[in-house]
Amino acid sequence: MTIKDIPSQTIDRLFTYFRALTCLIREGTETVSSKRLAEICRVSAAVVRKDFSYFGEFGTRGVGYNVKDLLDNIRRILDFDSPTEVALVGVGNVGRALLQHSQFELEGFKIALAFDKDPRKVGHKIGSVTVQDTKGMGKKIRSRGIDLVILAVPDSTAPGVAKSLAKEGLGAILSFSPCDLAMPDGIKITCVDLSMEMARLLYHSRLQSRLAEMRLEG
Amino acid sequence: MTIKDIPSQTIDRLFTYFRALTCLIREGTETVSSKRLAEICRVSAAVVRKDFSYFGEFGTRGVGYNVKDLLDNIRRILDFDSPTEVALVGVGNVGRALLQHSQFELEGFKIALAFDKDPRKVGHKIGSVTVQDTKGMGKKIRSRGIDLVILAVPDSTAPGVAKSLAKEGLGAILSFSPCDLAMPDGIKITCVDLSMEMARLLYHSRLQSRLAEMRLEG
DNA sequence: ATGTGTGAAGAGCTTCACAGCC
DNA sequence: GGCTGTGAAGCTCTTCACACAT
Repeated sequence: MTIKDIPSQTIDRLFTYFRALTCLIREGTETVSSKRLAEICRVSAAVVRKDFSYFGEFGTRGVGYNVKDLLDNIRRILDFDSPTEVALVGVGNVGRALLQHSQFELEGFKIALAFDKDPRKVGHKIGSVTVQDTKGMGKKIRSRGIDLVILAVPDSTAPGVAKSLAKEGLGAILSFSPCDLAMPDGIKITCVDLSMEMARLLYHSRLQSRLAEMRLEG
Repeated sequence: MTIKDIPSQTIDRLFTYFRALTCLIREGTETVSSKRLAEICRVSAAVVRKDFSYFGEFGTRGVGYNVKDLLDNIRRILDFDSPTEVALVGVGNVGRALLQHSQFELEGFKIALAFDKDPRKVGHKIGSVTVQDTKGMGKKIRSRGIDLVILAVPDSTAPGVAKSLAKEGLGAILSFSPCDLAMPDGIKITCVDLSMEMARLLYHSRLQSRLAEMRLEG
């Protein structure tokens, strides 16, 4: 049994469980069943149990899972211990909101560097970070040991910035620009696109209503 | 061949293609191959062709797809024509950034109503919308014919608000609070959780590096 | 020569259903 | 009684590989 035998969707769900468990801890819940955890994460109970079974026996039959122990196990599996520093490129509306979003630190992330090419923004302090010019950005990011950049620049400049960061050997980009970010191997990228998520949601919601109506009628 | 025979992942990807095609249009590209579109969307070329094949023959052998025609076809399949109004609940850092994010309108969405329970925020105009009190919120949302709410309230209050919106018969919620949003049937919900996305990205990026090293060594 | 369209094969994931344990 | 852990079955999705069109 190696990492290759574990469904990649199982890995992705571990992060969802992780998040749900931190919420349960905050609520003071000590024990959780696969059924309850499944409800919160919107998957089936069988999926929850199967997912954990790839890594060991974390529960107690007849009882459920101890929230704290389960969280520790997932943290270990995902190697998600230490606070992680990230960099932000682009200090517009989105970038500014992220800098002021203090919750990141609770969740193990800190925006340690912020860059913008607009001279009027350079030098300003937002949250606890001072905006720097994009010149020499790659070097500064690397020398601080940062692996992940949040890209919040206008759509038109995103591909260029992403490609130059990729050349610098950066590991990962979380982008708010969904366009044309074909990337070389060796760099992972995820696009956050709220409009697209809303469009998907509405499609599925409307489909569900339509199916429900059909069931009532015929 | 009914809607039920089409992989749900195909449907989800149509939205990704849609977005990529709008970017290609803006760049002035007239023709695109499955290979190129696949690169942009980070899937395989076979997946792209297979996805379209469920709905018809949109391309020209030896040439590729006409960007505009393909976009029109996808728009029709997804029934994604008219501008859509949505409501925002919670005008904190995130909510304010969304209200100022003018790009939504380019992408077919408009935040038509905004609510907050903080009296100091009620009455203020942000972007083109005036913040209202949350009292009577459900009624106002329904009477405007809105199906989707963006939920940007503190984690602790999110479950309560979500449940009350569900009772009002709302169709869908896009939430920035990932916690304990077990929902009744009939309402669709998607959680946007940037910390979790970053954690996933870093995991996959580091795994990839480790695998690359192993290949070099052995 | 180039790139789409597609049945068939293959891979991967989820559900089932029940044994095992508290 | 209640809930976990898990092989086997079943299903869904992706990849393959090549016919077909320009």
